[in-house]
Amino acid sequence: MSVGIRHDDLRRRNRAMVIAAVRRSGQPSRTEIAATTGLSHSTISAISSDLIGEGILAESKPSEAVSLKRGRPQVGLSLNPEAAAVMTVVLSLNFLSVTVIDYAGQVVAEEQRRLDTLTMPRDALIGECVAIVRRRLEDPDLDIRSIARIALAIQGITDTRARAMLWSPITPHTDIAFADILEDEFGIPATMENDCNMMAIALRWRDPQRYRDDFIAILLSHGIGMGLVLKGELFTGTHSSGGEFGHMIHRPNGALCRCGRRGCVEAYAGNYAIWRNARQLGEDAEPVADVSDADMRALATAARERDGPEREAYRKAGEALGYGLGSLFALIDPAPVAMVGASAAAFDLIEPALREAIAQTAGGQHSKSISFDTEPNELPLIREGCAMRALTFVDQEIFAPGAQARSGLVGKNVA
Amino acid sequence: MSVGIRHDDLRRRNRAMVIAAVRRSGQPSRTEIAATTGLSHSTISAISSDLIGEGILAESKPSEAVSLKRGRPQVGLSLNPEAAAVMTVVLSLNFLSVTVIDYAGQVVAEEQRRLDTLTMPRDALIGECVAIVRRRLEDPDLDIRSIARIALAIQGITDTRARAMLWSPITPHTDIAFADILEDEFGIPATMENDCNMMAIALRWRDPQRYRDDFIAILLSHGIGMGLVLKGELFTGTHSSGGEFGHMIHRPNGALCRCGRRGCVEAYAGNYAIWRNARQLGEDAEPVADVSDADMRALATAARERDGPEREAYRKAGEALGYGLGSLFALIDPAPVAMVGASAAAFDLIEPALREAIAQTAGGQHSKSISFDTEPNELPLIREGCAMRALTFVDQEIFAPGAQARSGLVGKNVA
DNA sequence: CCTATTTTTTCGAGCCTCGAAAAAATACTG
DNA sequence: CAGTATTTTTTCGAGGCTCGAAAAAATAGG
Repeated sequence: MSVGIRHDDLRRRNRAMVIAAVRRSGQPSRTEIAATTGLSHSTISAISSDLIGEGILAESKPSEAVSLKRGRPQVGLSLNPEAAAVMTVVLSLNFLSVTVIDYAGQVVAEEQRRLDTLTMPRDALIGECVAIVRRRLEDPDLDIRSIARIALAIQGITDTRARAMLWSPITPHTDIAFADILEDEFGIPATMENDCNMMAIALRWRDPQRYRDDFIAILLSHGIGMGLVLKGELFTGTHSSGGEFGHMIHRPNGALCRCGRRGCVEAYAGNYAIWRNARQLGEDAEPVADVSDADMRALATAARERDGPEREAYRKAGEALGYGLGSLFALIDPAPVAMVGASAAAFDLIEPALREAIAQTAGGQHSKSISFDTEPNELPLIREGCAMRALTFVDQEIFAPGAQARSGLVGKNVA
Repeated sequence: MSVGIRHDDLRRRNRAMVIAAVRRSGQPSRTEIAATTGLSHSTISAISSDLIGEGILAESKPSEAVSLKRGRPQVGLSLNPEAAAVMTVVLSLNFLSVTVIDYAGQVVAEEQRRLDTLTMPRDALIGECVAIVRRRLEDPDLDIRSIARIALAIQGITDTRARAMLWSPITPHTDIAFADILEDEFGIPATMENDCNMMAIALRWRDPQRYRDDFIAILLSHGIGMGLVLKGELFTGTHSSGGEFGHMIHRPNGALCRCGRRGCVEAYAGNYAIWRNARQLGEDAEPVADVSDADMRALATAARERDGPEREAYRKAGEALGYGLGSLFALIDPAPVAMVGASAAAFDLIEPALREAIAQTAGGQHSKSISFDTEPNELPLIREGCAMRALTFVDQEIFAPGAQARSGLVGKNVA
């Protein structure tokens, strides 16, 4: 149900807005914040004075470039790095990675670890995650008072409430409530996010010009994942993390997918599918558990050298991705696409067939204008996304607290 | 950019909330409104007193059922029918329909007209629309002071700003800015909406229990359209009205679609496609311009009687819809579906293959629990949706006016 | 008629934002 | 180097809004 706006919500929201403005712009002056938020100078002055007093913001020296102007120089506001810290935990195939980030977004500690996620028992997997977090928390070098929030990311499906992993390709176990487990263990609020959603968030922070209101991040890896931002908001499914682009149907009753079904986009474009086609094993061949990056690089090299099954395999991948994107674009209209992950390095092999396929679809009306970026390294992106997600939680829920839970459909209405 | 909340926004929003509460609930008392909005009794009292004074709301007799209780009886608040009026204009194949609706949502006048939309010149089509609106506005019987808003709906693609029809199957002409044309002609704010989106809005008003936050309305007609509500909000494309479900790709390089491309869902499930398959004309046969409802009924009858090409045609339609829905559900998670339009009357022929297909997809994991409603008559639904859309515009922009244009991403943030 | 109960209104207090004016801090000018 | 112009930031009073508490209103039951 819709919920009214109470008087005390006002300050809370405007506080959050000021913090957000500082996080976005680096070192905005009070005047700049007033301009971007539309609030009066007096209000910004009062709020920022509060925030500085609470140790959330700090004044920094005016930027030299501006000091050429006449008049009282602007005073930059910046985030106080010591105001809080957050932790990111990224769990991917055979790899666990943790970072500690200060309030200004700088990495202050990290730890990484190889594990055999595919064969580990459930308890061991959970235990490793808890242990690595504990080691970081107990690190005496860490002068950060306390971690305010933990953001986990994992490949696979998470629930809408960001509490649990429901299913993941990196482990046979399902329904692990990582967020609850870490919260119970350490008493620190935690969320469990989908890796591709974090990629999308990171892209937006990295390049807000390009990745503004509507864009798509596609992970080309062993499987195919997607993070989608529409109208400035992360798009998630209604029950789960959503956006299972890799399991849209490319060809009914087509190639065997890792998910057990047939004809999914992933069954043509995932690493195992490219591998299977390049080795001419047939579309019914059981997907292999993992293909090493080196093997994939060799495949790409072979495909670039001669017109053989390798090249055809990449062509098929491009076709599947193109038709999938075409169907997606039919629903949401075209948007910039970032191709992330090891196979993005082979995007030159994928792109021609992809563009040809997309041009055959309703969404591909302006296929020439659709642009693709590539970013072969997904892990840093996922980490950054987790960090920003955790930090904005702190911004909103800890430093601008209030009846957050009440925020229903304020201002939203279907008709 | 994010925008702060100013002090005067507060009252405006809470006013809008009270009006919305009354529109939803029929005759809520002040106490009920206070409960649903979370605002204090004093605030609700002050706001409703204003609204009554302005003639927007009116007090109505307390409902008898409640008067058995002790204590001061509740006074119901209702919308004052004379506060304003709106007009709906629905343009469909060979048919133009206009209604006038009072502020409480009751139809007070209507007019309908057959036209040959497929062959009419551009100017004639626009002229007919302007003329029918003018006749209604000049009707001396109409004691409504003035029409506050016009909502148009048309089959096809409209732009995101709801100003123009970009493309429609009912006419060869494109890019007609109906909203601007009517605004210029009559000085009344107008919007141009997609018909399926209006269906979705109407379903939500008709049955808020069932069609609450996430659901899908699919128009089974000559073409295939979709209206999608996600997280309580109408989903629209980023550039156009969006949700071109009918042009998701079912089979790459498959049957010829009315849009000129190949393999779209519509090329299997639209009336012309069912007709083409039932007549065994082949998938490359040029789509016919129109199939009469009588012909479609005959086809359905034949399909129910014997296992022939007619039954197979419906089976193929079901398969295409099932795989399409499956791909859609992969992106957004399953949701209730309403099948609307003449062919919804033949949904018994479509459903088995649809369910079988959807079960093959990632989105169909819980395919048994996905439920379908059918509603053969789309026109009343589209009209209702237009009416509610226009009325809520009046609620928000005329009766709770303010710096509406400023509302940026208030409270929204990607991370 | 009086009391209990429930709804609605009234009233003062407390915040919040705003605009205008003042204060602060710098560059330019002669 | 003092005075002036310019720009940023703070201060201060005014006006508005919501809230809680108390009062008023309206009814049923005894």
